[in-house]
Amino acid sequence: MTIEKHSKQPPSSGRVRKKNQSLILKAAEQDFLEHGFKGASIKSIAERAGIPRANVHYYYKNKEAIYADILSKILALWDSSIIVCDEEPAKVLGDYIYAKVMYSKTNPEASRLFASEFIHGAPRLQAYLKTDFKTWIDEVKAIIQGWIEQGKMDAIDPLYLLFTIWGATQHYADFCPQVTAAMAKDKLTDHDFEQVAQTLTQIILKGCGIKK
Amino acid sequence: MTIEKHSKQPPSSGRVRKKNQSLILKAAEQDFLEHGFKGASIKSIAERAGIPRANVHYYYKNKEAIYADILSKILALWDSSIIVCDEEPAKVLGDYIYAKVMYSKTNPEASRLFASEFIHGAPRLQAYLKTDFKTWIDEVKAIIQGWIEQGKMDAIDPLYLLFTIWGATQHYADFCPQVTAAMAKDKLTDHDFEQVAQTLTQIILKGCGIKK
DNA sequence: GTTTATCTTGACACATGTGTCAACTTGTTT
DNA sequence: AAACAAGTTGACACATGTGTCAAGATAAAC
Repeated sequence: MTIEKHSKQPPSSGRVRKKNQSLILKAAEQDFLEHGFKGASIKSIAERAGIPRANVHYYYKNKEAIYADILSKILALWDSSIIVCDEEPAKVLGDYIYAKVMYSKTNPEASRLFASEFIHGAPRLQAYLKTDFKTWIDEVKAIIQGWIEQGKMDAIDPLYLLFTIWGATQHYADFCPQVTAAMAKDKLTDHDFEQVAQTLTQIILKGCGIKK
Repeated sequence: MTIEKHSKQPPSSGRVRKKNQSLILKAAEQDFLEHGFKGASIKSIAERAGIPRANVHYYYKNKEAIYADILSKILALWDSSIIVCDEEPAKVLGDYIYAKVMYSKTNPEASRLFASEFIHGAPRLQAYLKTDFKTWIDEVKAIIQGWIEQGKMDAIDPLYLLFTIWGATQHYADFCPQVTAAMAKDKLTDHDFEQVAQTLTQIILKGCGIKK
């Protein structure tokens, strides 16, 4: 996916530009989160951002362009939380789970937007899934497979392990209203998230037969 | 939430009625799944169902009414997969995980619609979350707490355990495009789902210190 | 301080979606 | 087969959303 700017896109410059684009993106993220891609409207985004609709069109050709810009920023962030090898499984997976839980805490909007995209069929992520994502997956699969062959953990399909970690961690961002209802709280505290990370790490490491 | 029918709602009768409502609901579910609540339109639903728009309005007052009907049916199904006590933890949790995985396989649309509702803030589920859901949660929490006190499993917060099971199982329905991309398949087979259930059960039971 | 690029905005033409109604057709009941 | 209930439909009035443009305001560069 390419980041499409308005056709009259200037070479560089911009301070006003930067400020306004940031206003638009923040407003748009909210609108996409509340109403989904199709349900969001430039009208509503402009109102949230506090600028006239025609001005939004000056910076972004259309809704697709705004969405692409937001999505590409989320993908960049997502990719950066990579498993590093050369360490023991307990350390690597523990760190990864911790990072994922903290991502749910710090970037719930990004997590939910990402989830929304998949739920609605991921029409805008096909390219990503077949390139960067697939490469990443294959690398990680090989690392985990290596651990199994070295007897460092039980024979568990690496993909199922990854899906379990993703599902369990993202749940706290994506299903937030359900989680808070179950816990009878308005909002999870920092301490809650630490507990989540610790509990999940415990279940998964022990469940995979990984010794600390 | 109440199921609102058209104001001229007849006492009973209906064969034509049943057939058409079913057509509308099926078409609407697809449209809601693709575009979210706000993004779906009665126009598009009518076209999918192959009937004129005015006819949809004859059966349902508006989009809200259609959505409420669909959601209430999903909630009824959801509630029915309940943990039964008086059994050993390994059996109860194993069965529950299996049921949840099979639900993701058999009713992916329902799972995704439910997820979509939470992601967009669950505006239409507040009542449910505070009543039926909360009651169910508190019962299950007590059962698991009991197991911990009897030394049948490790001391793990029952809620975190439930969230882990939900997140891990629903992931296969909600993030289907991501899962199939990672597995380099078009679609998961029955055998894949059996494997998922088995692996997940293994990880979670062992991870919670539950003996078979 | 004038010029030039950047930004702002109301207004217009068009597209999509909504809810209702009255006239009509089809089922159902007796 | 007559009578009434249920279902069907095109058309209308209205609401919301889109993309573009031309004229004017503001900022940047010289």
